[in-house]
Amino acid sequence: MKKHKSPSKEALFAKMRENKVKVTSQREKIIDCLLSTSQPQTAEEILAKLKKSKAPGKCDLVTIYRSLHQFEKINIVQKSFFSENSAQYCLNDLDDHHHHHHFLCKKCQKIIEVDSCLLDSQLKNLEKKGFREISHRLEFFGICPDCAA
Amino acid sequence: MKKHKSPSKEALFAKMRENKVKVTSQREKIIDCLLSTSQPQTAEEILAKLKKSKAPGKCDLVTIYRSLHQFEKINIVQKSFFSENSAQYCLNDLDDHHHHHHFLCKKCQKIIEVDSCLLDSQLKNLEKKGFREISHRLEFFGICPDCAA
DNA sequence: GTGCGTGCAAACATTTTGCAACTTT
DNA sequence: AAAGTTGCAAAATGTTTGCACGCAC
Repeated sequence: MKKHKSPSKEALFAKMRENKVKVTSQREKIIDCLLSTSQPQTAEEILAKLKKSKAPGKCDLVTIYRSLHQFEKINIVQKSFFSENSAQYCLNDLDDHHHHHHFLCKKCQKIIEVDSCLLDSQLKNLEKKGFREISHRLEFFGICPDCAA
Repeated sequence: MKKHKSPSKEALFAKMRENKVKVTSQREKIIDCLLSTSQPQTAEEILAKLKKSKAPGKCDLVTIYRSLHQFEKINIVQKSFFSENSAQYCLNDLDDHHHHHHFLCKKCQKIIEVDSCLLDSQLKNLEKKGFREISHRLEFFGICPDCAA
């Protein structure tokens, strides 16, 4: 399992400013929320957390969608599609651009990061066959070690 | 690249009856539609094709959703999530239960089947770590050999 | 001050549900 | 006849857009 090192808030802000994405109080709170867990979260979940926080301030669901979309464009968040109905978002490592993959436990619903380096050989294989600019989406489902025990 | 052998209509009907899923004229047409191409299709696309066919009969979009859902439950179709907004469906091989993976070309939008056996080592790895009943979803994006040439 | 960001309301798209009538087995 | 399926209308869900106001740079 890969240990996912959370980027620092300052590094994230720097990347935002670099890309002319403004740092607002709402966006800071969204980022806090993303930093607070390694679990990918839906826009609704983020909203719920913000509302429960000490200083909720004002933040609309729409703002969350728009911010996440911006964050995704500048590559600081990753969108995934575990729950079939709604997209989930989590922070990307800033340094290595390898996005990570997840494992969703059917029992405890926990989401666990998975080291995906074994896919590299498959990607090389596709390259050899003439495919180019390959990206991918990989998600696992099943029962996690804790629940299996 | 794996050659995907289409199951026969009769085999599909048999599996449906086996599972108490009734064979109706609407469902036969939906299956014809799925058989007509190896490309995963959305419910809307299937509806459009049905309406254009020689003997359109009557079939509502709702019926297509419901049928696909049934088909998915008895494992004769596979749901995928290439287009971020809507699910796409395609027939499964009936014999080997290995579902297949796809590659979506960013240029020509063609969807190509990909042999996924290289993932097996990763799955074994997860098994070793205590994960159980693992299933997965894997999709590739990029430029296909034809377009790259 | 400019341009990007925000909240609100409303639109949109996809998928699901309730129900009475109808078909397959 | 029983069980499952259909069409229609309506609802639910997740996400996007338009617009006037507001804030970061």
